Amino acid sequence: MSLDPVARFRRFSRAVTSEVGALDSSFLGRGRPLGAARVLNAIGNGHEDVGEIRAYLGLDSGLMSRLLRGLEAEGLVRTAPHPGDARRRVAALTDAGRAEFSEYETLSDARAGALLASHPRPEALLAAMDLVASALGRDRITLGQADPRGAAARHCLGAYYAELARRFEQGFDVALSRDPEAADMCPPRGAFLVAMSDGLPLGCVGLKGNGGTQAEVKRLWVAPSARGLGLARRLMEGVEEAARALGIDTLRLDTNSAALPEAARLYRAAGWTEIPRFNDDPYPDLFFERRL
Amino acid sequence: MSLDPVARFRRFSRAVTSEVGALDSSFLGRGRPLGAARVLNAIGNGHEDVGEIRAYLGLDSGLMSRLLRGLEAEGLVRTAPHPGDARRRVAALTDAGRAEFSEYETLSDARAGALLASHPRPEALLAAMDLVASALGRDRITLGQADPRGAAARHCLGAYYAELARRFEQGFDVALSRDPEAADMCPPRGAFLVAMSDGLPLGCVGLKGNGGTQAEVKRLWVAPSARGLGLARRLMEGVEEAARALGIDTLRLDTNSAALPEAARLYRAAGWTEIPRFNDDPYPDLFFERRL
DNA sequence: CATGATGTCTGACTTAAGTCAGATAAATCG
DNA sequence: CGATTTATCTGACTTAAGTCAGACATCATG
Repeated sequence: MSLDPVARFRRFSRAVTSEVGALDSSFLGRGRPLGAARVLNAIGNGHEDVGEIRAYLGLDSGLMSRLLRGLEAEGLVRTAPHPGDARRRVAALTDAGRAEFSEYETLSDARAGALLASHPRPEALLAAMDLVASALGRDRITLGQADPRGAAARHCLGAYYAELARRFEQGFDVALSRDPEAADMCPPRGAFLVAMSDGLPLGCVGLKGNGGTQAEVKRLWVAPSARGLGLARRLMEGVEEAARALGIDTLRLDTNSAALPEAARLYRAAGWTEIPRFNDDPYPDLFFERRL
Repeated sequence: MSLDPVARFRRFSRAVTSEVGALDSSFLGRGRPLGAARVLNAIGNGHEDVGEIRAYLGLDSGLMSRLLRGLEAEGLVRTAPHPGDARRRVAALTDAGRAEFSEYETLSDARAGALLASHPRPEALLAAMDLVASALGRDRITLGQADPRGAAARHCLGAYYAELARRFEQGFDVALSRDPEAADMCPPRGAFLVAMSDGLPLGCVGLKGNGGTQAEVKRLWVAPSARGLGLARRLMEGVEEAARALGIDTLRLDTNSAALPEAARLYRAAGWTEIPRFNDDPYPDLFFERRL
């Protein structure tokens, strides 16, 4: 009944190859070779360090240098030595460069917008794209500390609360749970980690400290499109490392066995030991501890 | 809460671009430029006519000619004049060419297999890929007559029956419905149309004739991943055209208002008029007619 | 059968992309 | 400090890809 998975994969490949090709040729419409356009877009997207851009685009250093020179000759880019390390260089867009960059943005936005607008279920299409992108880019997911009040963190936390509200039969009210103060999840007391993939937040975890050697792990969440890729485990390893760096030697956490069964399994598999209840929150019924 | 759709689209773009790039470079590992590899693969995938390959790959005639010559020099391809039109040429793989082609197949199968095997929900990933591929390739979906007993038709009909079984509360048994004989859905009595996208069947419709000027439309089905793209309408237009070509002037069909509400909407919108019951099948409760 | 259209081929180009071997300057480390 | 490593730059290449004009044979049509 179901068709050969590899045939389906191939069809997908062909479809996106020609889409990517179409986008590339629309980029060529601006009269600049693709290589140069890619560098310009990388800079516009916030990559500054020349070496970083090279790694991101996979370019040879000679080629990179020439492309940059061409963009400088066009007056779109300015380069300068890196403030802290004069071997390196950083690139920035000039006003003309920013204008040109936004033309490229307009081109790809128009493509994206047209495709999404013409689809009967844009949200389903986007969800499918997220899933595919996470599967393809799983080893390009990076973990980093972030401000728990920043945009990426707020997105994760919002999705986390929404999911809890769905999973708990009686709903979920942040106010009822002891919502950790943001300051307790920032250095030097604690930390907040966000997993990012190409600018999109895919997961988070918070470490709520009190200045002492004990801290609590809170708000572990992974985006539905990225589940099963081992991201929760990476986040937990990351938060343990952050705790060690802060001089913390004991971690605790709480969870709910019925609403979040996969979480309890993860903690047990990662070597956490169950302990008696240590708070009076209404939601959790399972409590864990781990010594570092 | 939900992130900028365009940012999500871009992330998808970047992920597949680098995946496509990785596949391309793995193809380069066989010591042949990509262009030549693409031509070899096109021939291996059943494209024979040189002009057709050129259109499929979007190549200039000069370039195409040179690439073919290179493959001939390698002993992988043999070309010959087209039997019916000596201006055209057809290309075929030699034994060595077939061996080389299957090496390429192995490479891309391995990539696809590794990705699917490493994913926690391969079926969900494939479904997402199907959805994206259909959305991207909507104007590359082609309609064509097919044998209702062939592989593509059987796949569609199997999915169709399975879906009916899910939608009808009491299930669905093909034997209870008047399953049209395959011969009635083949020329000269009738027709069977299949919508294909890059080798994958995405929808079908049957025209069951009896040798007279009246015929019945049966088995209209569209793959879930391709719904909303106007494919059902195209199939209905195609079946009407096929009917006209067979000298048929009146079409009838039956459907079920509760289990298949979108079908009834489609027929009404396409100008069909409701008529009294004309058979005693247990499943349908709505009957339509249309004069051509 | 003459005419124009079609499909392929050839040769002469251009451009983009990428490679490689140094040169240079700054940072790092013992 | 001197030796080594790192990051970028330059010049001299190669290769792939694509363009263009014209040649040639064949087909379709009046």
